[in-house]
Amino acid sequence: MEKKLRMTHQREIILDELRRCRSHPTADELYERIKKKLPRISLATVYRNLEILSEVGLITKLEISGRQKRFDWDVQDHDHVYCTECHRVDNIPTATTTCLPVDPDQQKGYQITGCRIEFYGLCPNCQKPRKVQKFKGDKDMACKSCTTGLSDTQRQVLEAFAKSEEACGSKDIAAATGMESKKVSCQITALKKKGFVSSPVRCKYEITDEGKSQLSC
Amino acid sequence: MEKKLRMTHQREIILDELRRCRSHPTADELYERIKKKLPRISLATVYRNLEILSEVGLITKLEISGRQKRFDWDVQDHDHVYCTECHRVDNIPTATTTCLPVDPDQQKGYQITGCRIEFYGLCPNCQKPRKVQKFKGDKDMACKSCTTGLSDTQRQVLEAFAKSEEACGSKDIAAATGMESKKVSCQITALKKKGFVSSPVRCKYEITDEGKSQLSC
DNA sequence: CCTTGACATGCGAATGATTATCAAATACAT
DNA sequence: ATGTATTTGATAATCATTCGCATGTCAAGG
Repeated sequence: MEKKLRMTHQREIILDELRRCRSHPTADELYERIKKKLPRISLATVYRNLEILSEVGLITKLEISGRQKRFDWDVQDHDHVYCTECHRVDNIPTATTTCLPVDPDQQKGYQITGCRIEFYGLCPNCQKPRKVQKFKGDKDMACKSCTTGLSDTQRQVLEAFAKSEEACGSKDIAAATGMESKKVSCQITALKKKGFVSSPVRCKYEITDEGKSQLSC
Repeated sequence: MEKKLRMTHQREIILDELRRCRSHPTADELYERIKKKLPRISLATVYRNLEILSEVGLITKLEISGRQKRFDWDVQDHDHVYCTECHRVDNIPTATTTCLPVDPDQQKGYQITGCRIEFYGLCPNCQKPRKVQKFKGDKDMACKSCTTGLSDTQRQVLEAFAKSEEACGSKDIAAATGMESKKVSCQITALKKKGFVSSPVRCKYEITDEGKSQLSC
């Protein structure tokens, strides 16, 4: 008793237009592009079809953190990063592709059908220090991160490294700062990239001179 | 130049009410409960304060997959499962707590500040077969899952196991079905719990007789 | 104890994203 | 070509959330 789908012109264009996007457009971004080819198309049609196409598995619907839905032509399994500032979304290759299975006895009775992993942070554009500006024009919470290029969390992690005599792992830092080890490891990666920590041994890190100089300002 | 917060009566009640919730209420669920104590409170006040409290880290804002925001008194790092049917949210202990750090050179320039892991599936209540009903009262897509208690994906995985001569791992099944290994491992866990597959060796699974009988109906 | 200014509140209206409704148009099997 | 189930476009409706603003409250200083 399957309801059969018809390949209408608009459905075809919608699918086609999404597929030629390298980004992850929202319904209305897509609508704007499609209007150029089909000026009479309705926004509702775009929504409807994106929904249908994702239901039948021709595209993927991304429901990222309470924001506008986005759509992805790529139905392969992959994870995403999004910018907390401008809400741009990108693909991100995860180091460990295998999922973290949950202890079966601990699933609270849920019949789990999937899992979503998403990273967040600042995209290249939004990292550019733009003076006193935080989220949505908040009064004047002067943010240290703007002056040093370090987020508060990163500073915290870096300070923990500074206190340590020898190279240590993310768990040690997590213990020292009271932060979640999940966040810590993300921060370390970022700090490493900026050259503020280095890794003398696999999985052990220490602060660099450059990192120390960051802390002194 | 910090903006100083006042602990007003309503803010106190809101915090208190959330803390005595073992669930993860939405703003308006909380509003309903709070109205009993403060009948004159405004919904906007609830929203405002939940936002502020989460900004200063006294509570956590959960932005789960495109739905209504939920709030959590527990600021410790932990992951969640949500029901795709009724949208209930629960805590879930993840087996591997360490995050999957991303290859630094592959971060696309993002300065990553965190990561969110969420599982989804059917909660105990929504697993009860309730005749022909899928999401949002969809016409009549008769769903096999209702008759057997297996989702289509689970059936697919189980069928792959049935075809295999010997015990195999989730990657083998992923390859055989073309599914994402992430999903496969979740399904296996569920199937194992139901007794349709068993694990003769760690990380290897095989179909049980009970599983075989499921496939024949 | 009265005034001031910074926060906060309550109300209703506004917004933004998404869905629902429904008559008219269209695709597709026959 | 024809019948009919599916789709469309236009518009209204919904839902969660936020905004504007007049009013209220608090803490500190005179």
